[in-house]
This record gives sequence, C-alpha cells and structure tokens, in this order.
Amino acid sequence: MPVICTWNVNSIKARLGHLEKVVNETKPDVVLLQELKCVADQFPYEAIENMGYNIAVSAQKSYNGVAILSKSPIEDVRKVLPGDREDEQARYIEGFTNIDGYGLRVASVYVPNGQEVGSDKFTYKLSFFKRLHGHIKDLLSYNEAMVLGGDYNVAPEEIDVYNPKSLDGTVCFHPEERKWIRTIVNSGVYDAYRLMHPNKQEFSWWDYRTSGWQNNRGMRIDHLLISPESADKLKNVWIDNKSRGWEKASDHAPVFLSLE
DNA sequence: ATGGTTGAACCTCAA
Repeated sequence: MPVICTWNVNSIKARLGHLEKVVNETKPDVVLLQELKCVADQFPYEAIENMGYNIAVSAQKSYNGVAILSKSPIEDVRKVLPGDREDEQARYIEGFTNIDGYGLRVASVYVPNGQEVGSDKFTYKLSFFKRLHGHIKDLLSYNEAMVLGGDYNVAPEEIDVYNPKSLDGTVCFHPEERKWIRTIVNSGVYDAYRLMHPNKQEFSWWDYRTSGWQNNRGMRIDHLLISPESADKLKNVWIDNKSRGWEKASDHAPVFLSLE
C-alpha cells in the first residue's frame, strides 16, 4: 500500500538518524521534508540515496529548505511559486513521480511562520498563501492525483489547537491565516487528515519553549492537501507523534497518508 | 510568565 509522509525535520543534518528510523519503520514511497537548514552541498544525498530514494532539493544557507524523496524518479521539478524570484527563500518544491505504477504530482511546502501578527514576516506569510493558492488552482486544472504536503504554519480549526480561546488571533491561529487555508481548501483540495478523522484532536507540532510536548500543548499545522483524484484513493491518515518524544527531537511529528 | 528551547551560524536570527 503506497505511503506518503510529510515532515518538518528542523535541520536534516541534525535529524538524519531520526529520518532513518522513521523510514525503516514505515517505508514510505514518498517523503516530503521541510526546514533542511543547510545549503545543497551539505545535504546528505548519499545517506538518503542509500535508503532507496531519488532526491529533489531546494535549499539555502541556515534557513528554510525543502526536499522531495521518492522511490521512483522525480520529473518536472519546480522550485518557485509564480511571483517568487529564483533567489528568494527555499520554501517550495514540486515534482512528478510514480507510486505503484501510477503518476502522482507531489509538493513539499514550507509556509513562512510569520513570527508575529502585524510584522513584515506576517505580511510575507499572507502573500505566500496568496501565491500558493494561485498555483494550487493551476495545478488542480491538470486533474491529476496530487499530494501537497508540508508545514503550512496554520491550524485550520479550533479543534486543531490546544487552547482556541487563548490562541485566537496569535500567529498560526489568526483569522486571516485560517481564512487562507479555507480558501485553498475551497478551491478543490482536501485536508487529508480531517477528511479521514472529522472529530479527532491530534497535533503535529509542540513548542520547544513552553514544554509543549510534556503538556501536550500543540497544534495541527502540518498538512497533506490532496486533489480529488487522490482523495478517491485515500485509505488512512495518521500522525506518528512518538518521534516527538525522542532525544533531540524535531518540534514537528511526521504526518502520513496511505492510498489504495 | 513579553519568558522559555532549539539549530545554524555568529557573537543573533528564525522558529
């Protein structure tokens, strides 16, 4: 059964051992990575090729960075959203690959965090959502099986955060951000987790700073957005939060989906 | 709690 994973690793070099553990256990056909935090030269190509993957990377020094790992070759790679310049932040990579004999378009998306509501970074976050939305509308016109995984840095609904009242209006749970994720979903993709689990509360990120993991104060901000063609084949979606409890963990847990 | 922790790189930034 084909499996696709998205994971914000918060440094691929610091998390290579954890990635190996996750891959050995779950054997995903495609892995979508965010926050590589290294230049392309430093990306551990050999170790990941030895795990059995083809690799497409968009990277920059210190920050951001996204990658697609696929058991099958990756073609038609795009590293910028329309409206981005080639030299801007490495937050998007898309490609066409194969999974169990059928074609699948995939993307790894790292939406800006936004830092603080009202800041320049927050404005940049909203403009990123706008560009992403425009591009997703274009992609949907291809009528392909498609999985757009990533750290979207927004919890869509009240059920997706540990305290909707206290967090309302703060970054990652601000009405304008939540409106963008609704607008994107309304253009024709599905939030695979919520499609599968309409009433379940699980998180994919827990803050390092406030002992978020120890107190389960988290948010569901990592999403797998899928086209109708993929929704028809969706079998299951799950968040593997045990890696969040490992020594030297990423602050995000990997999110998986399986297709029939 | 206007703090706290983490990673990369630099003596601070971004998350």
